Amino acid sequence: MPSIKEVAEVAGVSVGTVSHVITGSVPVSEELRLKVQTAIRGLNYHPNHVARSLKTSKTRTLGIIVPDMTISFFPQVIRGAETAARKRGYALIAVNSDDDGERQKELLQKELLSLLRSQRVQGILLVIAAAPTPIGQISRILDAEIPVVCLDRIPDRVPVDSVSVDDSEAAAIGVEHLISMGFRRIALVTGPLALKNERGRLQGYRQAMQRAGIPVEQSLIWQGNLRAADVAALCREKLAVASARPEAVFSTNGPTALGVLRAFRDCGLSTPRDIAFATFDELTVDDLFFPSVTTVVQPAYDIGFRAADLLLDRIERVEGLADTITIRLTATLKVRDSSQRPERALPNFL
Amino acid sequence: MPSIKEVAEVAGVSVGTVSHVITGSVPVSEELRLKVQTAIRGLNYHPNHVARSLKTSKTRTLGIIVPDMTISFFPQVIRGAETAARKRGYALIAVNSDDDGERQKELLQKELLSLLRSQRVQGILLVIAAAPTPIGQISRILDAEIPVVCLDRIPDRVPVDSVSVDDSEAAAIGVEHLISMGFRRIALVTGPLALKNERGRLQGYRQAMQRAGIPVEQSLIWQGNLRAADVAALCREKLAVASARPEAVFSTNGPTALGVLRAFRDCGLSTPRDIAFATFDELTVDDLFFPSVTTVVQPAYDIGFRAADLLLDRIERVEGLADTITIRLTATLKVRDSSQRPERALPNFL
DNA sequence: GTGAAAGCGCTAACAT
DNA sequence: ATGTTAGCGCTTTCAC
Repeated sequence: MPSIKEVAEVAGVSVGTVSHVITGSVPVSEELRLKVQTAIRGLNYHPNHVARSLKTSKTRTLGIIVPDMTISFFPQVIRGAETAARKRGYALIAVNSDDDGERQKELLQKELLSLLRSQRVQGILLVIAAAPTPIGQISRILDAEIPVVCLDRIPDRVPVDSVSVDDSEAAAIGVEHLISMGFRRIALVTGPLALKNERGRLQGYRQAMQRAGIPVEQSLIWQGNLRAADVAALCREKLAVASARPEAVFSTNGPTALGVLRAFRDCGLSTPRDIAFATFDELTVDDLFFPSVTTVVQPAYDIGFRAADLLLDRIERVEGLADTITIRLTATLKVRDSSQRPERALPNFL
Repeated sequence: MPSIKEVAEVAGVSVGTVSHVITGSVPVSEELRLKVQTAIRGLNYHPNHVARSLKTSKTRTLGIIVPDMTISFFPQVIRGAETAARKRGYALIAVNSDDDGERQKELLQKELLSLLRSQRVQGILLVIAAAPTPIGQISRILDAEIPVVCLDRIPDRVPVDSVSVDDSEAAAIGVEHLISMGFRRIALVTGPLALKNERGRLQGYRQAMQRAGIPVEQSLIWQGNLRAADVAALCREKLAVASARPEAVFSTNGPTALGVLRAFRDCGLSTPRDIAFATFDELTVDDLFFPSVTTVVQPAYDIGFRAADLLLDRIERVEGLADTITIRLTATLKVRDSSQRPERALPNFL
């Protein structure tokens, strides 16, 4: 690959001049600029970004760490971030933090951070792993003085920029929809309430119920975890007594939703004929359900876009930014079949 | 961020020695190595990959260009490629070639190539865009003497390494399944036969039918395109006459499948009660169908993994490789509801 | 086994 | 407006 030197030779100018026309930082006469541009095209010259980065100590590259980009939410986030980054002349390196079978999760996290550090990314978009010490991870990066924006999962007591959906509002949207469909005995199935997100969603449920004047029954709040099998077992138990059965169920995340649906099936319950259902978070391709499931969808692309934009503001030291910026976006309701009134249940396929 | 020089100072050795312990290319005494390692940890030093790349002109970075990573097939491919790359110490930059609304497709392609060239990626995994001149793109890269492996979509008359599914076999698997379910009048809905892949799948259909001794009726081969709406219109027309209606339909790609399913609905046909259905390629999250759709699934992760591995073989000049390597992987059948016998159609939901 | 030094390709400060 | 040059952080030859 040709270097700037060769371009200079071919154009009959100095390397400085070539650099000047490339960066545009210093004016160059029409005549020489033309010569240089011709030489560039003739040689099929592409500026060596590596050398430039070394010189300027600016790689114009961002990193994004997601648990698993085969989970449909994340590619959208990445795409949003990539678009925002490219708009401002930055590239994006995406890496998966979930174990691919070999490494310890903790170890892998460190490796990835180290990788991105070595690559000299100028900022990191981070979806913290559901690992033991997320706080440790983050403060380690913050220590390195490389800007970080957290998305989706927000660490509990670390002051860090973040972009995510408004959990409380999102859950409320879902529950309010169920209420508007005429259901009153609505059960909530949550993941571990140790997670901030989950607590937020629980709060949204409470608010929606209270706003509708429906008393919140503690017996209808079922705390599960993120493993579908466990949740299914929990729900089977709760659903066993027909008389105590809720009219509708709202679940606060994808894996939990799968557990609930499995329990419905195991109990011989059909949706929405026997029980209505809605959930926070889109389900994955691998689980094609019918009736289609009413879902509170996160604005994944926007989350990525806004996060990258904020990160770049930090990197480029945009003036007048608050110390810690927290962006909360609004989720959208996708009404599908599972939350319909029983009498409106589709009688046929497709 | 500390540099190798600071490490050397702290450790009381020369930068050369530090470099030697880092790369391991030159033996260093136990004593000094320990000192160096201590200094590295103490300073939280991370080797500057940018500088190393400049010196060695090896970035240990691969690029992958996919049309749109929010299409579920591609994240899996990328993940496979990332895993293979990381196993051999390489990083991966993924970029989307589909227009995000602003740029011309052709232009964007060039930009991306230019971007990756500037980043000095050592090899490119390429899913060619369904653009006018894929051949132009590729030969331009090949000219630059940077190794390329094509995946998924293989250009027609360019000698280039490639990894993809065996289209003919994949289609045959799907059609044979329908035959094994007892259907004989099986229609085929294809995308544009200008595409090599589509022609391969047509061939697979023919073979499967012939092997089963079923005469291929030209009137049951419906050539559509990649837009669901068009395909739906085509199929509505074909399905209008009940007497001429096939017992089953196989479609050769995702968008086409959506068109077919839409036509079924429009014609009041239920699957599998009125007509059986199977397709090549998994459908996306956004289209939650019931009955669930029998699908011939591509080994997406493996395609990515194998492609990256092959690319790295090229980059590292592994001996004894053929001039052009063509890897064809086998697809898998996922039998779901849409291809069942009518009498076995599920009578209830979920 | 260890260190000194050249140089990868570029930018930017400086000299002209 | 143009050219010259130091130096970004590292690897690697080559002395020692």
